[in-house]
Amino acid sequence: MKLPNTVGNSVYELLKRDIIRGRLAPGSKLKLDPLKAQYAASISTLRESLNRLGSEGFVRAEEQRGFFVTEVSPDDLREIAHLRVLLECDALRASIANGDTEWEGNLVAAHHKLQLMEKRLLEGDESEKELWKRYDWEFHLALIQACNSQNLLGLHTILYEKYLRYQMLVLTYRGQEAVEEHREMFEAALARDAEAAARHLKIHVMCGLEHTLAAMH
Amino acid sequence: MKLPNTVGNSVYELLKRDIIRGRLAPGSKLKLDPLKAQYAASISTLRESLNRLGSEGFVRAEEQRGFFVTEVSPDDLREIAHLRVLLECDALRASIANGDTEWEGNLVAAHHKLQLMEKRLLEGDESEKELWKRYDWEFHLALIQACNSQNLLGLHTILYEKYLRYQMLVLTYRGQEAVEEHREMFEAALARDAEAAARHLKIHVMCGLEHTLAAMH
DNA sequence: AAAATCAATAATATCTGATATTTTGACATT
DNA sequence: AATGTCAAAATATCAGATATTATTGATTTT
Repeated sequence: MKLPNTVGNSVYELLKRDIIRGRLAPGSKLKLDPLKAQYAASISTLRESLNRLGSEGFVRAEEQRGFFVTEVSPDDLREIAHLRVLLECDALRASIANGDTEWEGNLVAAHHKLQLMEKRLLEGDESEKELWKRYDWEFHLALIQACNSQNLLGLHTILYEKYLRYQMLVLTYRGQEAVEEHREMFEAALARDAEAAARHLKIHVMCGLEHTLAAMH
Repeated sequence: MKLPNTVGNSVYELLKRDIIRGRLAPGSKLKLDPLKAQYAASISTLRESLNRLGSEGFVRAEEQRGFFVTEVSPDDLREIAHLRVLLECDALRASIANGDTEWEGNLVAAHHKLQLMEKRLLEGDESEKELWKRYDWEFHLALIQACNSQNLLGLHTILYEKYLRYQMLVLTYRGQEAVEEHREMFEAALARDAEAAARHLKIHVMCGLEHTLAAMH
């Protein structure tokens, strides 16, 4: 969880963050000289980070033509949502099967924080959307944390981030519905009802997908 | 399908190949100076490739301590096999639902080539194991090619390669059983029986897993 | 002898600057 | 409008320099 000690790591994190937040627009060219100034790193270091992001699909590297922010499209979003459901439901089932008291504790805490934040958002306080997204992530992560597969958690993280980028791009969110989906997942998970939890998770992601697709017009 | 035009790409391909084939042993240190000589590339270019491989999980990058070939373990192999089943079965179902005549044609061709090669292997001609593995890959790819998700195909490729590394490390394979599993998948796919095809695929991967785990002793 | 200390060595992370090659964009020609 | 030409811009790659961090081996301490 602590990465940005080295210059390369922090440039990587910053670039990824700027892509996800939409500060670097989909499709835009990532010219090395300007980036060098923007991110205060040498070309070599920048290229290392861009190569990492290329492997993960946030950046597209085109032979001899440099780097571009990966484009967005409704189809790509559908693919990502579908994969997220596939992986996250599987991880959720495993997590519910394996989770111990520690897992339950973290889950209760994560849901509590998220739910408090959602209450404030519904009351109109949009000042902390950044924090809200972090709590959303921590809740979803807490749900699947006990799945016992580093490989699965790693893939899921990237999919979550890609999905998140689309949400950030349309800048609109769903409010009450999503709050209740979170609660239903939470309760089903605590009750160790894996099928119900997975069902609610699927609904949660799919409704988010429709909402985002609609906002993309 | 044609990548190694630039030095960086071909170093990346070579390194990955050497890791998968076990020529670079799991856990071994990837010192930059020796690599520089071995792969005839500058340190900057090498580091770019190593960063890509790090993102994909073939290499582990440790802060301030350089790069290492990712370790292997039975648990890691189990995770990878499980994920491969999850993704490849999903892709197979979608592919069977979407596949057109073109898809069928490629599938028939791929299975034919694989099956010819397997016959020769069973007769004791082990001279072309390299080619056999390519045909195996092309067959599995042909099965899921029509799944209509670049994201899914991309993730699957990496999982297949990781799984392959374990098979190469134990250097022993299954023969007749695997041949029949391939045939059953093939026939079910052509008959558009998605459930049967997925079932056989799952068996295929899981039996391969047990076989490899046993050989790891 | 085991553990701790510390200097010498090795290796990494990073940056700068140089070169060859390729792409891009402007301009001219057809 | 399509094509061809050419200079400017950008990328890919490399070598070499520096600062920082790790590793190793010798020396001292317990």
